[in-house]
Amino acid sequence: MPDAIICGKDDGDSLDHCDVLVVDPERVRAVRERLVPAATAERMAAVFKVLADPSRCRLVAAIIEAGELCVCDLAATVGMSDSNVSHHLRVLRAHGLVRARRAGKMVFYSPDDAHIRVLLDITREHVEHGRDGNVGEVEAR
Amino acid sequence: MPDAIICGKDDGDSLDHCDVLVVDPERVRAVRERLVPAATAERMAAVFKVLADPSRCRLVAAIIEAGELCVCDLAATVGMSDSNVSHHLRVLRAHGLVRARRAGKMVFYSPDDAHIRVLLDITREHVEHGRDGNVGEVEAR
DNA sequence: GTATCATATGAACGTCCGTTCAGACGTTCA
DNA sequence: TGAACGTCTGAACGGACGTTCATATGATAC
Repeated sequence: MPDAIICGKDDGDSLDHCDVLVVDPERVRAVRERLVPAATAERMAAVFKVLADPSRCRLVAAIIEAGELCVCDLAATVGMSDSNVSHHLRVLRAHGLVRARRAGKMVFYSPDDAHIRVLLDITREHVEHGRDGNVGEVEAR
Repeated sequence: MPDAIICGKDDGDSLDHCDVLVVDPERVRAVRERLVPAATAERMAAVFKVLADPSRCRLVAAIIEAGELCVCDLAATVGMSDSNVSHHLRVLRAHGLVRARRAGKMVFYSPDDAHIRVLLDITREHVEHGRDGNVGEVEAR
């Protein structure tokens, strides 16, 4: 998709057709320049999406906690089927969150990125003694 | 869903029916005790899910960058429709990431949590000069 | 070789979610 | 009051995603 078009020059009194109603065009331009690029945001969202699943959160946490764990033990730890765990591990590995080491017929997984541990820690602290808010409904005020 | 059942006592030579094949039951038990609870993982995943969208990532980043911004200026900044931005802001507000302040007929949004800024910073650094990995395909090795 | 185990893969189902469109709500100004 | 504006809401469409089941691959033991 094209990268957002602002047609209104400065003060928007000419509202013929393709205009975007802007209150403070000055600030908008300033923020847009310093804003994270769309491509970067896409990759950031991709990382968050990997962790946006309770099963994968626990899997990563378990791997970090254990240092190294095979698939079946991971499945037993988090209480999932081996197949399901394998699917998730594939995603985690594809995004460089975990690493795989083969030993005989079993495969051991270990953490592959220091950043992830920090992300999990901060978020855990956030949801534990931060007011995480009512997920279900909005207090629209 | 029930919280994962491990039926095999210790050494698993009795594989009659409901057993979970475990290689190292000792370690599994140890990790399970220290592992993040399922409920906590669910809330963590919920936070990640909020950020697991490029549009919301940019919206939050823009709000942090600007300090405070109204809906239409936000829409112009990230290049989205006002309606779409409003939908996303509803989600962000419901999870306590941003706060709303009404001024006349327009509503200004500002960041509402210090943790989020850290999450964004770490993740941005991660995807920028960290090897973010090939998202599309897995190097199955 | 066959059998068994550990892991990986593919298809299929149901569900969730982001976007768009049309319209409603609330506020300001004449 | 009525119009114009900023924002919000609801329905609906299309696509992405997590789980399950069945099956395939790869490796070890007999």
